[in-house]
Amino acid sequence: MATTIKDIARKAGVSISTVSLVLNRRGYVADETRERILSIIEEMDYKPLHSARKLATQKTGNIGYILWEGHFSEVEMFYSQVFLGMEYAARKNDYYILLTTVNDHFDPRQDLPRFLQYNDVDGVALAGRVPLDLIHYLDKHAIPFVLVDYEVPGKNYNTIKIDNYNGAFRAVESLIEQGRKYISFVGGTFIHPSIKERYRGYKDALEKHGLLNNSYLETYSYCEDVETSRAIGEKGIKKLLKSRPEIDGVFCCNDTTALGVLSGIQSMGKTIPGDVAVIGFDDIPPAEFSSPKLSTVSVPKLDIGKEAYKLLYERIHNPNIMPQTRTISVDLVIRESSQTKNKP
Amino acid sequence: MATTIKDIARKAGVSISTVSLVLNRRGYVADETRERILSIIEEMDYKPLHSARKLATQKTGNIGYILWEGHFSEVEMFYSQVFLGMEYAARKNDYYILLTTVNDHFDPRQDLPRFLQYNDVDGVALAGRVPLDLIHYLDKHAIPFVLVDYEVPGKNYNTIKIDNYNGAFRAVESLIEQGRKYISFVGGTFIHPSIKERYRGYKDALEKHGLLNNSYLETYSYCEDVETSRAIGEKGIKKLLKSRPEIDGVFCCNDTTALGVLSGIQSMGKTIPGDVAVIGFDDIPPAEFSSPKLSTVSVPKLDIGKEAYKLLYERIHNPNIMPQTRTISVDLVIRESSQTKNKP
DNA sequence: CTGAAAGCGCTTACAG
DNA sequence: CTGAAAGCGCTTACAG
Repeated sequence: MATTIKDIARKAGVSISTVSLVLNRRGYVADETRERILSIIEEMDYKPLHSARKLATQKTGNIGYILWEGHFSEVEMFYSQVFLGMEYAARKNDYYILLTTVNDHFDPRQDLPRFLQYNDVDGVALAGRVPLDLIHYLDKHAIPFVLVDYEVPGKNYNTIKIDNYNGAFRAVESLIEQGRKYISFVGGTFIHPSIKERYRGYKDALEKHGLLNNSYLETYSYCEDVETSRAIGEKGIKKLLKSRPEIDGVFCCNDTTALGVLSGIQSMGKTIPGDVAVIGFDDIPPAEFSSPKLSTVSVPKLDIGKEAYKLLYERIHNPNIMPQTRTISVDLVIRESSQTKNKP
Repeated sequence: MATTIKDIARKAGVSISTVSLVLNRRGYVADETRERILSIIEEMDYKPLHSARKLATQKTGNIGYILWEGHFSEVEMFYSQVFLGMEYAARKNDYYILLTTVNDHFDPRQDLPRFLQYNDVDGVALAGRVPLDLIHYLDKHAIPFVLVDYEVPGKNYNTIKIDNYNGAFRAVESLIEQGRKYISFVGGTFIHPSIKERYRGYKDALEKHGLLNNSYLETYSYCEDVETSRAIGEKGIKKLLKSRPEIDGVFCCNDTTALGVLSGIQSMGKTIPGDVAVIGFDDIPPAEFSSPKLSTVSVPKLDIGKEAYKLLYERIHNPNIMPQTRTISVDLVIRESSQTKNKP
């Protein structure tokens, strides 16, 4: 019923091989023949059937996108945007992105995403923190994959990184330039390498400006070894503010935390940015709608997705290239929550 | 390299036809033979290759999920959750859900999602408001589809609806029972049928309790003919409150709007729920983290996804069934923003 | 209850 | 530059 390569061949008076050749832009076909075939394809609105092509080429045409379930279900819009970036990029090559989630108690024998079980993807993007066993599985089975915003210490995998260090450094420096002296860090678990890097940027900026005396870090940081949330932000800053009312700036490990910090500060009767300035990281959509609007380090999520796709694509079509890391740069966006101290 | 049906057949000493029969649980196969084949399949960890199976059966094994781009990029977590529900359900039948977006200026000749161009899906779920031309395309090409949280007046398509009317009715009734007398409606465009229904529920609840005098609706409602956002919520309630300071309750067309309403009320120096109570609709994640925590009508997003999948699945495997509408019921969740008036 | 054979719609050496 | 043929890994009538 749907038109097939045979219909095209018949109508063009050539063999299906020839049609296939022009379809795949390979081999030599007389210009005149090619034109004729092309116009017939156009005219009959012929589209090659994917499953047939896949069977013949032994490629799947699919790329998997695996996300820890918590990241998808929660307020976290971050990785959905990254996904969207991949989807955009994949359109050009007619790849499909299959999105699925894994959860914490991951057992490769039980919980393997079905597209992995059925060998139904040519490669996989892993978004954020994912189970190590999953990474090992991919590694062992030589399935091309790329880590997005995550890394495994001591291992050299294909990865897309965010420039966490410099983003954090610049954010904290801007607080210092505004005249802030007592700058807190509020964050979640350091299992996530991004958070660790942001903390490092925070520390180094303080050091560069000579603020980092003996017990600064212990005094002004609040980190809890759990996933980030508004809740820990709110809790953290309240605790800090109670013992250290002189705090006049906060750099948060991400926007989710920062949103909690905002409420925390306000609930203690302090003004933002009058009394204390706040900067987050990520630039998730709610950051624009908070009150005051959140200053943050903006991460180009769509670009990350695109880059992840590109790297994966190259890797799939050239399995011999060495694993590489690409770093995506970020931008400091000053909104309302971190204006200069003297003009609130 | 990967093990195929031939390997299994050889090892079991049968033909590939027989293996195929047990794989598909059809036809008669001697129990003893079946057992043997099954255990060999297990042992060799054999998985049939999807593309081969698809070629043979002329099915794609894919379902499309189409979302208006705005809904995906914005704060809107709603339809991502619905997607997740579909994905969960699809795992059981080894269907893949292909998620893509369309945008506003949709031209079926240009902007058709690639899985539609290539006939690569057995059916499609349309989430929320989508271009009419897209619906017409699917209808014309007899591609099974289901509308999720959307409907086309005068047309009888497969659809999953939210019980918007009753949810709204109950929410408003709860405000009335708390002693609220001047209850506003703040909302966005009525192009979205859900919002229209919620408004109807609001109106009927007022009427039932005899509150609906002549100009109540004109006086206390604020609706703007745009997509909902925090911004319109904030703007709307401020405007209403300025002319009508007696307002003591607000029912919002959704949580996004309600979040803006919360800020609006607070920025005018009024307390929630002391001075005015607020109820939203949807129960998106941020509703739990606002201050005060938002009372809302909770919509089971994962269930909606599951139900959409089921309906689509049935429709695909039995094209003759009549289009049907399934309504998902909702739950009123009272949190902090709508406590009783006398005990704030 | 089971096997031989045709077919699904492509691609890709291999001849010519 | 082009065609005939084999093959990708399955399913499905059809015999037996």
